[in-house]
Amino acid sequence: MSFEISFKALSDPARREILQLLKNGRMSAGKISQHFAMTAATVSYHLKVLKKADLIWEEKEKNFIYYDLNTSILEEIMAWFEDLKENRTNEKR
Amino acid sequence: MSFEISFKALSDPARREILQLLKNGRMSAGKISQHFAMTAATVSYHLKVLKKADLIWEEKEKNFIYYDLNTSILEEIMAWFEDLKENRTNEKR
DNA sequence: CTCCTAATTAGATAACTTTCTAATTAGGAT
DNA sequence: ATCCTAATTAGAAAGTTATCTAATTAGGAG
Repeated sequence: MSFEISFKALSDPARREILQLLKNGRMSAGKISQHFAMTAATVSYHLKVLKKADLIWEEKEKNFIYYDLNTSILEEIMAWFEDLKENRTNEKR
Repeated sequence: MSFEISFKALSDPARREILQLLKNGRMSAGKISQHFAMTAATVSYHLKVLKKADLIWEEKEKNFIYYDLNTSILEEIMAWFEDLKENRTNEKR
């Protein structure tokens, strides 16, 4: 896992919106595509970036590809924020 | 506050390192610069991006400019992650 | 085996980002 | 007033990213 790749992946609004779409369960690439004005090719590119960042994973089924959130990476990123905040909270010890 | 601008600001490793430097208190632009191989002008550019994202704020004092973390924005960003993770935890309700 | 549908990959282009050097601003000290 | 130090801004070059259209891959159905 690389913070560099994860944060870069999170920096695009379309990719964050994809993560939001997956909050309530897996969704096929085509269904995800329908939520956006951009082409399926562009959505596919964003899915690849999210996959490389381990923020999502895919399951192939028939000729569909389903994507789903990988919550364990979210935990690691949150820990980074916690650390930044915590040291600050203990400021006046 | 805009998630767009905050996440973009967080996507650069130098900028995340600046935030880490500020964990234990404010620091002048020059002192921050010393921690990096890049020029002061480049560091100044990164500070501007972080400031625009409200992740840091500045205090002018004599002819120094001190930067410090703005933890309230960190809270808001963490809430975004919490939301993403939470709906997933309740999956089997 | 041919056709359809789902999705990706390739290649090009435009837009945005990072970095540098050089110039500028501004406060304080002599 | 002049000079020094701290820091920023301007402008240019190089690198990276997002997007499109067109082509390709691959599974399933007839």
